[in-house]
Amino acid sequence: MCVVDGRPGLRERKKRRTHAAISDAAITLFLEHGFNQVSVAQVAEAAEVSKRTLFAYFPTKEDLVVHRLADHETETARVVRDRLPRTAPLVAVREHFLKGLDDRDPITGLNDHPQVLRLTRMILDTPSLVARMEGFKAGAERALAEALQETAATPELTARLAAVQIVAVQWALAQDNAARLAYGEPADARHPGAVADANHAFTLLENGLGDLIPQS
Amino acid sequence: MCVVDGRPGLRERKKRRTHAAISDAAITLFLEHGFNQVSVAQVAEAAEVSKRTLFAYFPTKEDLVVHRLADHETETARVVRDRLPRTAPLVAVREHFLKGLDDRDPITGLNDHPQVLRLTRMILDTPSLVARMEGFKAGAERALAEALQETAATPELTARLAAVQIVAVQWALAQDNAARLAYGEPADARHPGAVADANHAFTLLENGLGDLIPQS
DNA sequence: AGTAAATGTATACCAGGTGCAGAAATACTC
DNA sequence: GAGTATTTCTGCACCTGGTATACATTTACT
Repeated sequence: MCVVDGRPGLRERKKRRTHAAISDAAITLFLEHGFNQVSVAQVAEAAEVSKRTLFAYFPTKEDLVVHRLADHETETARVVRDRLPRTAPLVAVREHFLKGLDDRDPITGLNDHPQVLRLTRMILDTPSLVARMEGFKAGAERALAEALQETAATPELTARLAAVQIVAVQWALAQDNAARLAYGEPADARHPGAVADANHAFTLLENGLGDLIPQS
Repeated sequence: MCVVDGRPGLRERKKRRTHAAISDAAITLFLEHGFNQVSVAQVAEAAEVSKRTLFAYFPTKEDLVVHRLADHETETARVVRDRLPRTAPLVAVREHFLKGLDDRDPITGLNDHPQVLRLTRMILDTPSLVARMEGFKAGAERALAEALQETAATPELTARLAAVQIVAVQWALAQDNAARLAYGEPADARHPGAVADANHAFTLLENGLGDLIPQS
């Protein structure tokens, strides 16, 4: 057939539609009945696709859920790479996280749209999905370590140490917010506290734990 | 039968023996052929036990390997709880880690006994086992956060933030050591570097990442 | 010795995931 | 516009981790 610019291509478009159809069917069923209560066969049937085809698009059942978060794996690393000149990496990361809070970015745990809320709860209640999230965390650590090493002239070990600390802290903040929202607190009510906590956390990251001096 | 002090009990002893027999058979087979190349049925057969019994002792295949590391999950938390009076938690943890290096404690990644080395390599090469290790990490974070909150009069969020940073750093140090030893470096040769790296890491933890100021 | 409770076994079963051979759809060529 | 090569999809059989059930065996207690 005559095609002016063959960018999309029928095959490619169909692939994307199938991908979306499977993912949507999966999310719908999982949210309705729970991740472990729905089999991949049921998802395949709902998406009008064979089981074999489903696994051609998503290598594991968990990927049906977590593939949407794959982009975030390298997000912090990108923030460090794309930061303004003469800006400390940690400052760039802090500002990006605060902006995420303002935008109610789901990755900060501060989005209380019912769909997001239910999805978050489902993930947190499903061990195999939590494990996958931990995997993303590890990926984010690696990516950030590389970015720090390349753009901030940081020795390898120092870059790795800084990366694991930064990622761990962001994760902890997000989990705390998500837990509070899952408990029923509205995002707007939580926002000031989330900002204060984030600032506290990043200041701790900057100044270290040395101030925590005990008596006993 | 006449038993003076029924502490062990025949049943208990037999249980322990079976537990050990299964675990040993599993490790032996896994080290020889690889984790994914050996089925639980083969392990059960080698241990002269039914598959059902195996799963009565170990809830998942991965537990056959990682159950030995379960104790370490709360190790850092214990160190903080049992620290000497008027000692900062971080100082206690640092000294404990350095002692672990001196003792070639496998958890520091600085043990190069062939068995340990092969086991480490196998775990790192098996995604499902790595995922379980990440799970232990999360458990260690929770336990340490509790210990910090209870014994160091630290607010909840601060305790959690400090815990995730400390655990993440220890983990990174151990992984770095393990990687170098897996690459062929002897533990004794690595020891001075490991000590220096650990001190650098804990100092970073104490003083924060604020010194890492970029120019660009 | 005899009985209750715990433990082990055999069998069948479910679900996630893969290999394979062939059918169907798409892209390319004349 | 027909014909062919290449992907892609499908159905099927199969393997493995893990569980349910029902029954046999062993240990502990009196």
